[in-house]
Amino acid sequence: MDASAPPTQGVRDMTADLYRTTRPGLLGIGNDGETVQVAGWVQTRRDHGGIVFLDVRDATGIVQVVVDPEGGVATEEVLDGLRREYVVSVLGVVTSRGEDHVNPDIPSGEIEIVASELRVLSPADPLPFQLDERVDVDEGLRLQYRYLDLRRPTMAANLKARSDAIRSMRRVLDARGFLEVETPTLVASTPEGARDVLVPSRLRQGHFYALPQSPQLFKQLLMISGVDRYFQIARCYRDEDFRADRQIEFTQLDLEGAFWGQEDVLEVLEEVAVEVSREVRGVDLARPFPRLTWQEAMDRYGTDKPDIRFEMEIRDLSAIFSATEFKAFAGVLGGGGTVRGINAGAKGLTRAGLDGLVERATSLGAKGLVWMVVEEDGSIRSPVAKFLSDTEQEAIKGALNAAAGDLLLIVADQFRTVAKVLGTLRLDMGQPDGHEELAYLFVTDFPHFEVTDEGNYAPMHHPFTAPENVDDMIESPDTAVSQAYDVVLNGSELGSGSVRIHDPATQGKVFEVLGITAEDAKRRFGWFMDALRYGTPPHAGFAFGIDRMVSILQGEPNIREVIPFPKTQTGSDPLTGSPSRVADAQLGELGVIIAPEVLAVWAEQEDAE
RNA sequence: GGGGGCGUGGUGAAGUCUGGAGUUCACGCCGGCCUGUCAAGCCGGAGGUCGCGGGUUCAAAUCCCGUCGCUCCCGCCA
Repeated sequence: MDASAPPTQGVRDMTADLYRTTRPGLLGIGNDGETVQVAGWVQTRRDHGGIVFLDVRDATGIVQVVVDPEGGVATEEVLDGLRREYVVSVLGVVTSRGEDHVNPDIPSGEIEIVASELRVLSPADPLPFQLDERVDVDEGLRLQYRYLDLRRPTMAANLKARSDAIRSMRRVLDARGFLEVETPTLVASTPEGARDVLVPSRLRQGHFYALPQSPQLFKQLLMISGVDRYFQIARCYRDEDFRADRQIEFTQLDLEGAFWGQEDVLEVLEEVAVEVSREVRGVDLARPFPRLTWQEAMDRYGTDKPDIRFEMEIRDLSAIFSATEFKAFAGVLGGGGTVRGINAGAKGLTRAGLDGLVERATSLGAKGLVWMVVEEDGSIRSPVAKFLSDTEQEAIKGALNAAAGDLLLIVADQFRTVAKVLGTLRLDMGQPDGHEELAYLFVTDFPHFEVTDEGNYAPMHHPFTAPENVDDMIESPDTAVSQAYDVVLNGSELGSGSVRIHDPATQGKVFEVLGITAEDAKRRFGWFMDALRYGTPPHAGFAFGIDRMVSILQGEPNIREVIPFPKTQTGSDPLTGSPSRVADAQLGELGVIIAPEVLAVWAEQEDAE
């Protein structure tokens, strides 16, 4: 039965192979008088002893069905047994409710179906939790019965939003002549980056596939293959610890274009973001999106993914303390550090609340946090006030634009620490709760490398990112800038991209800076280096995190709400029981044995049970 | 690897700090009444290993230790 089929006139008897002629959500006052058949779930039953009302729900909506005993159609046995979530098919006449009985809360509220026949297609046990929105059910239970959870209107809406988002992505890219190409999900492991999800090979025992962290190298190969513009809705896998916005598997809109530079990519990204936001949220976003360089973002917001829906910007106060008597600040400045602060506004925090902020700052890596409260008379109340001259106090208030009641938070440390601490405190103190407003932002000019704990250089984006300037990159890797960029929405990194290296010599030099020997590079990426040698067009691209984007557009606090069947924080699926142990025979075929210490743990657990 | 929060009839919460009878509230479930409801209403009823294990105590949902599960964060996430 197809949703667009018109209501069939003159149906008189239900037949076993006909479930419906129309849908609850399609019915309105215009259908008054039509004989229709609908099928769906019994959402509620309001039994008045004689007359019974049923709300019948399907994916399109809800319609009220009236069963009147005078009608004499549904047997008492059938009606008595009807419970929530039974699946039924109802034959009846669409009837105007009359003004007194209209329900304005549902689209079909002006009409109801007066049932002449009712058939139970499938009974339902009492549910393990209620489907209405009045309680927050434990998420483990929701995941165990996800098929019930997804019946809830918000979850159904999230599924639809995700579908709508992906459809508009396809529409935009299709209109621009992109080719949708699939790349393998069983690929070679690359030890760079995140931990790989590994899959043992049966035909080559002791060898492993990896699931792709992204289709990065394949899409670059497609550029070399002559594909002009590529995209893919790509499932990606990274085996790192879970967060509200991170799952072991996630979905990206992956795209790449030949003969492209940064501006070409950003233009398409903007169009995609605008169209998706229009489709899902019905908003028209202002273009162009704001842009910040990485350095500006770090200076003003303390993070490379600033939430620019609110101000509370970080100010550099170092100059104020250039000759300070306050030893803590003087020491930091003498050691090449910086002193910066934010004005958190009038918070009215208690002493305990302020102490909590200090604790928070310390846990983020700061050696301390200086708080100041501006009193009504303009004086500063702070544990360190006595160490600061009047001039310094006045200068602080000036720099932070402080008014009476304002709470000022100041951190002195190396730049990265100051940025992290103040950036986080800024979010703690000011970030809006929901996602009513959408603030997209491009962050550009990322550093090419970051220094690892071991003192080596690691790529900030990935090793195939083109440097702004090759000589700079080689001579001063600490400060070299890359042609990488991010899209940020409301303080979340939606995705990142870059102009790629298309010249094997440059690629080799990047590997050199990364400390990858020519021999190593050849062994690990030789096949890719070879490909670069056969005529590679300059190219650039990007990857959008679809889960994050849809979750923010839907105002959801985590991406699990927009993933139909997500994993828990410990990587398990309560519904199917994955990951699970497998039979010894399966392991044998793969040449895999379970380590003795793991077997020992299993034995202990079994004893405990 | 580390830190925080949560775990109480089917569901959600209160009770835990300050130990004293499985107590309470809302929803659901079962039964009854009820012919115009809109998450119907009214009356009645059933339903519990207080996640699990150990300890302290005359006495543990409550205090202590361990453990499991869920969750948020730091680390990690090219």
